[in-house]
Amino acid sequence: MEKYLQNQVIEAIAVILNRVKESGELRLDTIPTVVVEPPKRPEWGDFSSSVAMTLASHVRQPPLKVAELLATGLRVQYADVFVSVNVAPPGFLNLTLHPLRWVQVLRMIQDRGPLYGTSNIGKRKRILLEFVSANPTGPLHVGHGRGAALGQALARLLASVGFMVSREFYINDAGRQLQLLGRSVYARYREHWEKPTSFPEDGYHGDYIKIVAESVAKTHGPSLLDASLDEAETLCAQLASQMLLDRIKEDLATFGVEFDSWFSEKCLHTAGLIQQSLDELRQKRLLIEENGAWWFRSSEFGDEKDRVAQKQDGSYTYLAADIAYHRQKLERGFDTLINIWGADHHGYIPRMEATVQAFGFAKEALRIVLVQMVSLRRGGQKIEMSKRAGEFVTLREVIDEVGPDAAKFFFLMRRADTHLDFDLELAKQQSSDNPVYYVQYAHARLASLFRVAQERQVPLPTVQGVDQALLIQDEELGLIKTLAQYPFVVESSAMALEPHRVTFYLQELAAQLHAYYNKNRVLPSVDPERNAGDMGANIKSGASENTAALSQERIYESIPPDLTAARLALLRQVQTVIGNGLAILGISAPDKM
RNA sequence: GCGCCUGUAGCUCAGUGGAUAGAGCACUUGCCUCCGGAGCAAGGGGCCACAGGUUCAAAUCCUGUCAGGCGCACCA
Repeated sequence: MEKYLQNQVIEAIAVILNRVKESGELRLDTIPTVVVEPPKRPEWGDFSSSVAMTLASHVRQPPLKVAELLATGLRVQYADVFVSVNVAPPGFLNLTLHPLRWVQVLRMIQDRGPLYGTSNIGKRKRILLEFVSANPTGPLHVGHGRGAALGQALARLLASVGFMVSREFYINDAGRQLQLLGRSVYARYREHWEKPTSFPEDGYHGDYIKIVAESVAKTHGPSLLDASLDEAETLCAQLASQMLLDRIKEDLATFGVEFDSWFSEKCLHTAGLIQQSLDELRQKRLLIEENGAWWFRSSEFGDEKDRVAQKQDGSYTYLAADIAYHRQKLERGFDTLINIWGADHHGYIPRMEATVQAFGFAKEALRIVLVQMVSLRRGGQKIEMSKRAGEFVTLREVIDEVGPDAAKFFFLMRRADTHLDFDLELAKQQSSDNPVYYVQYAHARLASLFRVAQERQVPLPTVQGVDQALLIQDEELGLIKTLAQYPFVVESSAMALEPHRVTFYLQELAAQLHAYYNKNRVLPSVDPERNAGDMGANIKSGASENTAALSQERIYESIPPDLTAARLALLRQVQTVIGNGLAILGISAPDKM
């Protein structure tokens, strides 16, 4: 595969570094990793490197001198690559490529299409990405939505840089919460049959519990009233959790979030995996008895204190199940486990890191992404939610109101570890205020351009088939440079587990596209007289003040066929990249809106 | 009390140790006889919470202080 321009530049610098090392001009033990990036200001060149400054102290020479040494080498050996190699204080190496080099980028996008931006830096290592994992005790709320959007984007990101990603939903279908669900539903069930009942103090209060209870009443009639309390509640818990899980699956499907596996906590118990895991820890003396309870010695691995895994009464804590679950995940052969958790679970991290290490894996085998809370707003007004009273805005309601695309985009607009203000009013708006439409519109606008081109029988050329000189004028070059950055955005975004970088990139690219498109006509005018292109050629309305005749009526730019061809070829690649980026976020790239 | 996250423009937020800190919204002023105006151009707005330190170089790393959020169970 052809190398990215940026990497070609890095290699060139490395070659020169190697040469000055061999020649003894710089006393280097090893060649350092060369960092090259586009500078903040375009006038500084296409790429900048700070390598001379990081090197300066090692070789005991002033940075400017080191930079100058490298610059000289680059000028001589890579005269065909760079138009200019400059040194700027305090020691920056500023490089400008020969403009024609940039055409490579367009060719690569054209060749790779939807694969542009993918790579194999993940080396097919296996990742288990666990996210959402909501208790089947109620519908998904907005917070789960953020986790879901983040998870699916992360899965695509990691897959696109060459990891083998498996997406898993851990179902908490055992334990106290489920018991509470059963009791809550059974209480409502009794109310349905007008039997005396007291609603559990810490039970689930949401209206959906009544709906579930009604449904149980319908399918089972009054038969549960005769059963023992324990039996009835267990059955209610089972029926309710199944119904609620189905509902969760439905909501996720509507949201466009898929999983490869659904892992049931219950099966950890029934398969004896918890017992097994604890036995193994006991053997390693990492599980010890004290005051009748069994303690996991997580403090051995940096947790602030040890934690109970098996209670005095012999029952397991939630931690025990999680220990077994994580051991089981590691034993399935994954190289890395990634968990997406709500930020309120952060205190739990040291425990799980200890677990991973207790079973002989590196601490780094587990990466946890914390997701901060979402506050919903409606036109600036905060929507209060109370879990206690069962009043919270569900993910379903949000999707129904703003649509899955806008919801995903908004969830992915912010870094995961900052609070998110989600304005429903804004997300719903179909205007430039709404960043989702802004990006999607860029894609649709280009699709429309190509539709019209086809209607008018303007041929759609390949990058190779157009006059390259027309592709590399300032404005075009600006777009191309942004397109060239895309693979690096994907890569850094994936490695940092931060999909929001892609979101920002897309807004930037869309803005650049809109600006370009607004300024530059692509297709020739339909009116042949307008396109005659005599003296009025290339003069636009704004520049016509000095000519009385021209100020009266707008003069249209005439577009020669080769310019149309070049611009079409360029814009096709822009459309591809916008499409690829949206695909990673799991957002549709419409041809019409 | 201890721990984690966050303090950047009026608001919501970007900003992989690098050069003169950015975007959107809001506000002001302009731009459609043509490829989608769901668009574009221009303008004002900053002690990067504060104080020290590390470094050739700090919004970014370290320490402390202050402010906000969230956790600190033999709950899940």
